[in-house]
Amino acid sequence: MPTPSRTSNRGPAAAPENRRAILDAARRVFADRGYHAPLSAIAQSAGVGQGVLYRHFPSRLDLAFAVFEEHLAELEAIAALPDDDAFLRLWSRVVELTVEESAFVEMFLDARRTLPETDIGERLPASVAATLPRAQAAGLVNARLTVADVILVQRMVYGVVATSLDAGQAKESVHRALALLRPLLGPE
Amino acid sequence: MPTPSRTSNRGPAAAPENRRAILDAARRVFADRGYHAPLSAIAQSAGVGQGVLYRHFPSRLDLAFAVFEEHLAELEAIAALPDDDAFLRLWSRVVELTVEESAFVEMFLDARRTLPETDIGERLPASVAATLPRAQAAGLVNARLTVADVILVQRMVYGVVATSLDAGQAKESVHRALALLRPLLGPE
DNA sequence: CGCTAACCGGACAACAGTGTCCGGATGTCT
DNA sequence: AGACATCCGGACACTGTTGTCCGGTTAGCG
Repeated sequence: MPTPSRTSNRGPAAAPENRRAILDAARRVFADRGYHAPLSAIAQSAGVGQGVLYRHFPSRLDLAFAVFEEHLAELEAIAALPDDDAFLRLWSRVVELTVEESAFVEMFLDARRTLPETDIGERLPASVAATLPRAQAAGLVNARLTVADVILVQRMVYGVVATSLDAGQAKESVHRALALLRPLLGPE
Repeated sequence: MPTPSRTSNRGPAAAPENRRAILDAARRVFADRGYHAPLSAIAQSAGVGQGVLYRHFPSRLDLAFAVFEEHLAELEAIAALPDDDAFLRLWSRVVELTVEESAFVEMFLDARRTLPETDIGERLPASVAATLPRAQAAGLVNARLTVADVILVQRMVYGVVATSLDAGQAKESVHRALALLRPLLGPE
C-alpha cells in the first residue's frame, strides 16, 4: 500500500506530500491575499511549520517559481500547437491568468528586480513570438501588431486588475477594456 | 523681519515651515521610493523628528492627501478652463502625473480601501465629465469615448508604469502605449 | 526679563514578517 | 524489535515600520 491515508505528515516519506501541500496552499494564498502575503500564512494554510516551507523553498521567489511553473508550461504548450489560432488561445489564457492570479504577474516583477539575470521573463514573449506571425498570416490578428505591443497590452490589462477592488470588478473592467481595445487587436 | 533665515526649526513659529518641509520631502520620497516608503524616511528627509510628522499628519493617507491635493486642484483648474481642448490638457497632465508620480495613483487605491466613504476618487472622473463632451463636440476626441473609458485607459497607463523597472523605461513604454491607443482616442 | 504655551527631536514600545534552529516524531532497514 | 537517518513543528532571534511619549527648546507676551 503506497500512501493511502497517512495519519501524520512527519517522517521521510511525507516530504513530497508536504511539498505538494505547500504549493497548493501557496497558490490559494497568493490568489487570496496577493503575492506579498506572509510566507508564514502559506505554511499555516498548508498545515506545516515554517521550517518545512523554508527547507523546500528557501525564498519567496523559489516558491513562486515552483507555483507558477506549471502555468508557464501550459502557456508554452499552447504556443507549441500548430493551429493558426494558437496565439488567440495563448492570449486568452494570459488574460485569464492576469485577472485570476495577478500574483503571477507580480512574480515576474519580483524576479526581474531580485534576479535580473533570470530568463523567466523571456518565456512569455518567446511564446508570443512563436505564435503571433502565424495568426497574422491567417488574418486572425491585426498585422501591424508586434510582440512588444502584445506584451504592452498585457501590462495594460494588469493595470486594470491592479486598480480593481476585487476579483469581480477586475473581471468586468478587463472585459470592458478588451472591448475597447478590440479595434486595435482584431483584424482590420 | 518675518522669517528671513531661521537657525532652528523649533518653537511655535516653526510649525508652518516644518509642515511645508514635510510635504516637500514626502513628494520627493514618494516619487523616489514609492507610496509605501517608510514615514520615518520622510521625516528624516524633511529634517524633522517623527513626532513632528505624526502631529501634522496622523496617518499616511492624511499626508498623501495633503501632498497630492494641489495636484488635484491643478487638474480641476484645468477642467474649469472654457477652452474646447481643456480635456486634452487635462488628459495630458493626468498621464504625466501617472508616469512621474505614480504614488498619486496608489494614494487613490489606498484611500478607496482604507476610507471607502471618501469622495476623493470622484474628483478626477468629475473633471473628465466636465470637459470630455466639449472636446467631443469640437471633434478633438473620439465621440464614442465615455468617461468610464477614459478612466479605464488611465488605469491601463498605470499598469504600464507599475510594470516598468524605472522612470525612464516607464516614460518610453507609456509613449509607445499611447501611440498604440491613438486610433481609439483621437477623432476617427 | 522671565513666564508660558507651543512645538521639536529622537528614544522607545509595539507589532509584523523573515529566516533559523533544535527537540521530537516518524518511516525504513536490518 | 531496535537503531538510524530523515524530516516536521513551532519557538525564537532579528529586522524594519509604525506610532507614542516626554525632556528640552523656542517664540511671544506681559
